[in-house]
Amino acid sequence: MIRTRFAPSPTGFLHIGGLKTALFAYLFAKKSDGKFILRIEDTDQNRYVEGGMEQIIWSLKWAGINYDEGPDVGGEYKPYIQSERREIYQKYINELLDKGFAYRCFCTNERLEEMRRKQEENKMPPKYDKHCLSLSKEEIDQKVANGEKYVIRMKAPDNEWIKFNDLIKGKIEFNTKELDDQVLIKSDGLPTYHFAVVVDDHLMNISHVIRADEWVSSTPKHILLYKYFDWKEPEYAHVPPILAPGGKKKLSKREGSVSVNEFVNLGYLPEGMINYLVLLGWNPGTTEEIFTMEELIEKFDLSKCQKAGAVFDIKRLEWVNGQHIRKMDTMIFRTKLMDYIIQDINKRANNESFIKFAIIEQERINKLSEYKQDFNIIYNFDESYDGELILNEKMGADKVSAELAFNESIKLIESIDFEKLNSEVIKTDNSKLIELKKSYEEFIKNKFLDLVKNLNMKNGQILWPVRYALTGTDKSPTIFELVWILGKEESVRRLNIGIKKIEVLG
RNA sequence: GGCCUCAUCGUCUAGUGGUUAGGACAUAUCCUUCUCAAGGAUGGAACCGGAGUUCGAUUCUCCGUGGGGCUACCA
Repeated sequence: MIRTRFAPSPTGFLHIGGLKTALFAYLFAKKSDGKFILRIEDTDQNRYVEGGMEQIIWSLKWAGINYDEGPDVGGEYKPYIQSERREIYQKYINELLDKGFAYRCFCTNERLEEMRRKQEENKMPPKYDKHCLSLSKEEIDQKVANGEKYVIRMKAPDNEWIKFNDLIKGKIEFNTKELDDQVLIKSDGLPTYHFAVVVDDHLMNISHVIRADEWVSSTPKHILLYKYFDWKEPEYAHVPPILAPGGKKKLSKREGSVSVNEFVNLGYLPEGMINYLVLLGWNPGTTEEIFTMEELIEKFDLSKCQKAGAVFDIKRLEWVNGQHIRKMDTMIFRTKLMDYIIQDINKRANNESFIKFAIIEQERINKLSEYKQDFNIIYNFDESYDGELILNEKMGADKVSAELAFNESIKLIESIDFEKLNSEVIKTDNSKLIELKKSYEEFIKNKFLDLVKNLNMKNGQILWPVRYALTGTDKSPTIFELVWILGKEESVRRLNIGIKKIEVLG
């Protein structure tokens, strides 16, 4: 049974680099019908952030990465929060102490700092000098009895090669002489990452440790621990980081958005986010690029993962997200848009009108937050625009053509049976809404084009002034869409405003 | 500094001991057009450098260079 885990520290919002790592571990497990586990690594009391765990859980759920076991869902290997596993680590550190693979160290911070300072002076690598390794049993017992604080360190062998085969990076080897006598248990009695991760991964039966790239260097320590315990080592796969644009620095807060919830606020969809992230380091071996989570589970493969870090490119994210918006079911999109803009919904955006709005936006925007401009045009119309802009030399639209355009358009719009049109929108099945929209767009379009033709004018002479009067701006959906959604009364009202504006122009 | 590791268009990447080095985003141009998007078409754009192996290296080896990681009683 394949079992992978995501083991974040609850130090705040989930970073998209963390999401990427979680995703890779999730996809790998699910591909082989394995289990994916969430474990919270909160052994550092100093970095504890209130609500950090909830943030992580929320973000994973938003992304659609569902874990089979975890702090809030339980599981047969519980608890899944390391601070609740104190006694377990205590038991296993005693085993190491008994076997002689670990020892107590009573060195003070001052001594350690002094030691490192000297090492640096002499251009020596900073490593613990094993000062406390030579303590006799009596000395140790005496110090413990005196209540002296101590940590427990692992004993690193002198000159042994530790080799492992990383599923992404390939063969990696280290010599143990480079290894420090790593602290396993801190003076507060809690384990360090290195100890807790090995004990928990073993106890939780993790078969594949898929984690961030930064852990490569400490993997030999972990492997050593497995050897000391005589446990079976897991397979390892280290996922490359996401880098900030420009320089080859790791993506960080200074470079813009990094936390999952920021992307949620910007209106990216989980489908788009996941799809973009998986492409940052993995490819299917074909030219396909847009995938659902189900497809990813089927196709994902660690052997097709990139070894190097990938630069974050928001433009590409936007494109991927836009692709998902466009292929989404109209009703699902509408619901998502509605949820996103709930604070903006006003009484003008009634049900039938909002259905139309969502259909129009689905083919125009790349992320939910882009709804705003069109929304304001339609529901928060600003009458105070500059009337001069109705006229447009380039379009051939002058005062005469604009006046003609407005008067004729009003007649045209009044001839349309909007009641029938609107009732059909409500009645129509979601899957056919886009078709319906296209047919009405076509219908209204033909009326306007006929008008232009009959007046013997150019499109721009008539259509530019009308679109401008309808929107008060130079960027908007097409006139046909606007008339469709605004309806008779509002369209005519806006055209009349336009008439007043050009009347006063010289 | 030491150790580990990585390196193909601006970006994400495919690929091979001999290819016109492929795709996507971005960019440019064009089409569509009432504007902005969206959509369609086309173009420009890359094998980090130096040795070696070889008939031939982007590909294999070594050495540089550059990037990243680790070097904590943080994870």
